[in-house]
Amino acid sequence: MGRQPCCDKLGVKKGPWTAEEDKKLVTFLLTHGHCCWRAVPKLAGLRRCGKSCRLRWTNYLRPDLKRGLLNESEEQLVIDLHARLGNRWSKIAARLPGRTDNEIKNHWNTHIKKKLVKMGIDPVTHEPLQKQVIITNIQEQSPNSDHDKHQQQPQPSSDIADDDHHQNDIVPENMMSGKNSCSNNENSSSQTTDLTDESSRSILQDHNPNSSSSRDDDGLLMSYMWAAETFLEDNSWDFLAKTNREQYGDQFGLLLSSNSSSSSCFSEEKYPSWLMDYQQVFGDDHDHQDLVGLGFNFNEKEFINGTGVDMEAKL
DNA sequence: AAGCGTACCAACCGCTCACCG
DNA sequence: ACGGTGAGCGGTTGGTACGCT
Repeated sequence: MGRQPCCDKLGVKKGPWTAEEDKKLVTFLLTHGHCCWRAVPKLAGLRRCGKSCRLRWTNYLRPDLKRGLLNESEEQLVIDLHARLGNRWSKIAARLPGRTDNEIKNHWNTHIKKKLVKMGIDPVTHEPLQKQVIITNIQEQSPNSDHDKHQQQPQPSSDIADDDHHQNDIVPENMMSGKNSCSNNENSSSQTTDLTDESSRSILQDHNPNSSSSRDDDGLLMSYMWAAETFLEDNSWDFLAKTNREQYGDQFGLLLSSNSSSSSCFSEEKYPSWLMDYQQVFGDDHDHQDLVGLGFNFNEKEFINGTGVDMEAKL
């Protein structure tokens, strides 16, 4: 017996989401939370599969999302975490408040990878590329070695990758000690010959333990992240169903503040005004922040009216 | 202005994991 | 212990925007 499809393929819409669909989904989730994703599209009046709804919400509509490109500190952190965790985007994303795994994955593939290559660092192994050539040559001389497997992907140390109860272990040693990670990158700086790109130079500088330019930023970011981590990891965004503001409200206030500060990156061409308004509501108005603790103390009617969605007609 | 190539990112697909009966 | 189900994750694809010729 084969596996059931995640949704009824017939009559299920695919492709880009329309503003109308977004409104429906947001309004529904903010009002009811989600019990099970499979039921969400039906209840919200959407012709989408539950999986698609979940993805849309997590990657785009969630109120605690930051917008815009990753800044240098975040980028650096992604590099460090990737060196330790490999392509475990969700784990990496869990340590960058307001960023999604998809966003980080895309940013890695489109920006960071290239920068690292340009810097002479293998983005897969985080080893200097020249060193890789030597290793490859050695391996060719001893074909029985299984070392090559380990070269393909940075091996997450088991205590890191598989045990979230030891999250402190994940902190790159050098971060905890105030140094930067990717120890081998120290070598890379002397080996890298093509550093024409300004941003590459900047990252390279960050990797240099003698450079203090980004260390303070990282330290701040890290301390902020560790403070918020428990919340981010354990409660992710089940917050919709939670009612205890004491437990979640303050942390969210923090996250939301960072949203509003990054709102200058928003472009209304890209993000419809109703969505920006809704993000603004979360970011600026403390009364409305109860919304995210979801005591639903917010003025629901006002919100719904703001989106122009007729909930009564729908539900 | 048109055609082409490239970059970017939202969304999909299929697999794995966790949970429950 | 086992099978079914839903959720989550990571890889991949496809559409769009943009720059160059």
